[in-house]
Amino acid sequence: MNREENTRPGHFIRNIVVADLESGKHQTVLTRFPPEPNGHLHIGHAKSICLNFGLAQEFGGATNLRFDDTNPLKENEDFARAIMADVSWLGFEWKELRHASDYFEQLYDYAVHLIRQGKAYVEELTADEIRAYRGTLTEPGRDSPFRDRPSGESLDLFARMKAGEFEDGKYVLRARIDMASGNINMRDPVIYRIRNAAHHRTGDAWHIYPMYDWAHGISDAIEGITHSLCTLEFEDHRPLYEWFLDNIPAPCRPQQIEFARGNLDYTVMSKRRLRQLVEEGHVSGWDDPRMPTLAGLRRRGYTAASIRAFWDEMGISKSESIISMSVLENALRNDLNTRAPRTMAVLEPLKVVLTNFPERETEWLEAAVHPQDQTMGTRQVPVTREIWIERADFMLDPPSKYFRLKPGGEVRLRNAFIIRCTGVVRDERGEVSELHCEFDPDTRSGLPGASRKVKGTIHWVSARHGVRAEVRLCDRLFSVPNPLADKSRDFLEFLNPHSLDVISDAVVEKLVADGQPGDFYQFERTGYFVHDPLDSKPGRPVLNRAVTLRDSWLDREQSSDQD
RNA sequence: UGGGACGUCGCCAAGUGGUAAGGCACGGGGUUUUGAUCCCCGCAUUCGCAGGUUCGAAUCCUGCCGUCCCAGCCA
Repeated sequence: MNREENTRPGHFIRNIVVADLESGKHQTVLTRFPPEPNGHLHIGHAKSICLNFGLAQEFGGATNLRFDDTNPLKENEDFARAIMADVSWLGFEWKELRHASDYFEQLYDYAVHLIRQGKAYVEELTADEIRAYRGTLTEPGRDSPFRDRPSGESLDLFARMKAGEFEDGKYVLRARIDMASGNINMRDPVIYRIRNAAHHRTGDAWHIYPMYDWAHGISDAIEGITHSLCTLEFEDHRPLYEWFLDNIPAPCRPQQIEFARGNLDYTVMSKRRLRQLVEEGHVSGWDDPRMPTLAGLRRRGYTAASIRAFWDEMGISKSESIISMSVLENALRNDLNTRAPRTMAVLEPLKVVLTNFPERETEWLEAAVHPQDQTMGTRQVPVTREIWIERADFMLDPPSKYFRLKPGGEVRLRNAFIIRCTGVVRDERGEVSELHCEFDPDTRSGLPGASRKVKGTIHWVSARHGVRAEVRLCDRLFSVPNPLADKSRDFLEFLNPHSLDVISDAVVEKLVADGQPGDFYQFERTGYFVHDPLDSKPGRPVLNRAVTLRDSWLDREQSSDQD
């Protein structure tokens, strides 16, 4: 049952877009998602993706995917490919695939224009000297001795920088703005630097590369972006963004609008930290299920729809937020609950012999694929004399509130019948190794006797038919004890070590009839709970856990379009 | 008196002068062959604080307080 969808209030960016459309400032909406291909996308990026693509979609507009590839030292094609795959997986289609590097020529020409206007100059102070001249947060900067270099001279030097005549760091091109500005970004920012390095797309064609501030706004203008959405830390750059567009013959005037990033509690979300986890081998890769990357979340069983719904529900604002993980988990449960085909599974098996069930016989029972959605049909579930149940669904000496199986007690086998425990077999060490139970044939699903109530209902699997599959159980994302530890220098020491132990291969018994490789499963569990080490409230059902099938199956899942 | 932003329930978040939406979390009750789902009910006399304007303020004014961002030839 979905609640009314159209009661969702707007956010300030949507309001701006609506106003621009109504006033006639724009006839359409064109946004862009501009990642730097220097790592994989994570759940935080998904917020930006959902905003940019979602907003354009809502108003019949479009979104470009643009790689901000202005720093050849950090970027590569593999990352670009991974990013494209992630955006597609999330369920969005870009109108055009662009690269800042597509505009290197135009960017260069605009820089020449700036120099001609006397609004840019070639600097030959060293990086350290530039820093010293820049002043501090509270003291104004001082003019560089090269600030008044004649434009002809700068033009010549700039051309030679481009031609590759100089080593890295020798010169830099600076915009000539205001060394006394309270906004440090306006103190003659560097817009080109020399980098004698091969670029993953332009090869060795260039020896100079534009800085972000120069490339970004102009790229927006070239593409005709109407609304350039970015995160809060770029607020200080907006005056610069506007200054650049004011001082070149820009084809149009995109508007930069900032919104707050979305953080998740206990979650490491900086690209730099995530790269460190990968490079130092703390995880198996960017798609390790403990990673908050889209690839990692996908492997944990998160659906694209749930991630979209999550950000949709969170909204857009300018206040820095740290969102409870429970909201993300709820979005997943919500999505899975409505459409996941149900199956039964046992992680830690305990054998049960149904002593009054015929040897060798197999009885096929009909079970609904989904308890609420009849249109999903039914499946056939085999029962035999020997079955597996979850070890935790039996207790020798349970507390009073225990609903499941105990000596002499009754419990319902889901989709089957009620059984009573008549005997407990122990091994040499005294541990329970097998249970003897009698089933009540009158309580089979569908028969009148089925209405008899017992407190618990548990999962089970026919020992003869069950499919043994490797499963990776991952308790939670790599986590840190407090939201800010992400920023700590020693954040590795704070990583929750428990998550390292939990990811282990376990055995799952799964019904053949249920096995649809590539499907998402809600592993139904009755009364089986896993304690979450960081969750103060034990007893939460396992539904929101990552239970993914072995890698080969998972791969098929990744290429499916069911999102 | 460096500049820029933000502060509405435990976590998000609407609200833009007319008397505090919604989601998550939490608590209580009902249905239930998943202790799930689903369904009811409850959950901010109050909007960082203090003054002021007004018939009326979370919304306007003034002053405080708190938090975040900026001194890359990163993005």
